[in-house]
Amino acid sequence: MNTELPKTVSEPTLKRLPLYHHFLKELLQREQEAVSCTDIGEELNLDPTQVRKDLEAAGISGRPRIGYATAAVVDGIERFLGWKKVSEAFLVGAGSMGSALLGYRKFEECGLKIVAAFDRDPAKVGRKIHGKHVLALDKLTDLAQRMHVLIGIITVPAVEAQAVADALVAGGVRAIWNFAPVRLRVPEHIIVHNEDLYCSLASLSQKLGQALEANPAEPVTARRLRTATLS
Amino acid sequence: MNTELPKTVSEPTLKRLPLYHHFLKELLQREQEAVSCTDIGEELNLDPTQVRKDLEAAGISGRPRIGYATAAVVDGIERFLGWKKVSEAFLVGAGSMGSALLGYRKFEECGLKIVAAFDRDPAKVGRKIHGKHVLALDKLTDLAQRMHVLIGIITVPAVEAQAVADALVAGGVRAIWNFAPVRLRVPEHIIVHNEDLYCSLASLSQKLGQALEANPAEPVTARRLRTATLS
DNA sequence: TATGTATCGAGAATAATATATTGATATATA
DNA sequence: TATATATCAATATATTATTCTCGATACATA
Ligand SMILES: NC(=O)c1ccc[n+]([C@@H]2O[C@H](COP(=O)([O-])OP(=O)(O)OC[C@H]3O[C@@H](n4cnc5c(N)ncnc54)[C@H](O)[C@@H]3O)[C@@H](O)[C@H]2O)c1
Ligand SMILES: NC(=O)c1ccc[n+]([C@@H]2O[C@H](COP(=O)([O-])OP(=O)(O)OC[C@H]3O[C@@H](n4cnc5c(N)ncnc54)[C@H](O)[C@@H]3O)[C@@H](O)[C@H]2O)c1
Repeated sequence: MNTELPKTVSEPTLKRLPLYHHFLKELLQREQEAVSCTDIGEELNLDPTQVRKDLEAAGISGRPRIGYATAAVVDGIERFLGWKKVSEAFLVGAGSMGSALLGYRKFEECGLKIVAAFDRDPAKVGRKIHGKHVLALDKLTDLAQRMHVLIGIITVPAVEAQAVADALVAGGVRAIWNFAPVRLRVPEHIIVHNEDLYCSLASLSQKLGQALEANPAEPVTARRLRTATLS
Repeated sequence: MNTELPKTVSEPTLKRLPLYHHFLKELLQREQEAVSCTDIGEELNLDPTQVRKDLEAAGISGRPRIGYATAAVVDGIERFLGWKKVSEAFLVGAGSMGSALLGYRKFEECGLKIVAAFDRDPAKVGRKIHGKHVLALDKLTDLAQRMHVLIGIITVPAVEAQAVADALVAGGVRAIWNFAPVRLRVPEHIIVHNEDLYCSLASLSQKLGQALEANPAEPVTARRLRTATLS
């Protein structure tokens, strides 16, 4: 197994790795100990070579004629993606989106533990949502510093997002997961991921529009199945 | 203005267009009637040529030395992305994620109108969430057919997602926006977009891990600002 | 033991995407 | 009117991502 990991891995690869992980966990439960790129590719509708390249990028190698050891791949992906060591996160904005995220278990499997929420609304402060305390906004920066929290999740209205980002950065947060439809301005070294749900919707509706134009009333009779492609 | 639109537009382009749209709407409010690719590129931290190419792909053209007419670009993007004609959608799974989406106004600006929600839980059926009726699951297929609803949004637990997708397809839905962490199997002609929040998280944590390894205690003093890059 | 085959691994070829270059054009200004 | 300049448009190049090719390897089977 190659322990020399390449410095940078492409974004598409990074987004496919969790997919492999998810599928392989299933296989593990079925006690399938080995798996080939072909298997994975067929399940996820991807080129086998692509799968192999992605695994290689994550520093995982297999054996000819055998394939990969399922458990080793699962382990390797988790290690590569940093899911082994749990990172603590603060969530700011305990509204409807924020509450949904607070209750989502899968994040913990991926090494993300939301330890507290913050909100400006006094009615929410002091309450618990999905077992997590909602704290007053003015404690954010100080607590982040003292607890060495490295990840901030922003689920406040768009106009508030920049101020929240500033507070998070002041608290020493190193990565921000932003759900507000705004481009944040942050120092160079801060990692920001924008989760623009409406941008994602954009491509859906554009494609739907085109499909409808090409074929306004597709019959429901076409029944050939395939696995849906990547987002 | 070029009315001959190219058949296919790249996914990255499709995801950048809403960003331009968002920025240009702001400019419109400030009554800035013209804008250059350079301006847009600076705001969003993108190459001006890239911006021009994207606008060209959407069938929008400008004038040398002047730039683009702000209103025309906004209009062009909306038309190209199919935001002008509103599409009706059903949401299935009125849990925490589903409720958040039901209450999100921005989707309507993008031509997506969620007209009803469906849930299996009798305690939820009959109630209203964010002004939208929650209906019984067994009405889904039939209603979708009769109302000619073309978009389905899936926010049920992973194990239920495939069954829901089948029901939506049977109801004549043409596009599915899937929030469950599963690859759906659907007929060829159905458009599926997977919104894998945890895959997105994966790349965030991987990058954070790398950044920490490279520089475990980055000083908070580095203050050079930049606009955050794309998701 | 010899042969066949499924698979990985490495590298080449292709395709997609992003960036750079150059020329054309419309406006401002001398 | 002539010149300078900012900008779009079209083309060319560079970069990145995906797919293909082929040789090496390990197991299965005759
Ligand atoms: N609801 C969705 O489906 C959805 C989808 C995509 C993106 N978003 C984005 O997520 C963000 C939140 O959306 P939502 O629907 O949860 O809104 P919401 O109104 O339900 O919640 C916002 C919460 O943030 C709190 N808040 C406001 N200003 C704050 C501040 N300065 N500091 C701390 N807390 C503050 C409010 O008290 C409220 O609890 C918005 O930017 C929205 O655009 C929402
Ligand atoms: N909560 C999050 O932050 C989050 C984030 C990303 C993805 N997701 C995914 O979204 C989905 C929903 O998550 P959630 O947190 O809202 O869960 P939830 O349990 O809050 O909601 C699920 C809802 O679906 C309903 N339901 C279950 N089976 C159904 C069926 N067959 N037909 C119709 N309704 C059915 C339930 O009654 C419930 O109301 C899950 O697949 C989850 O993985 C959630």
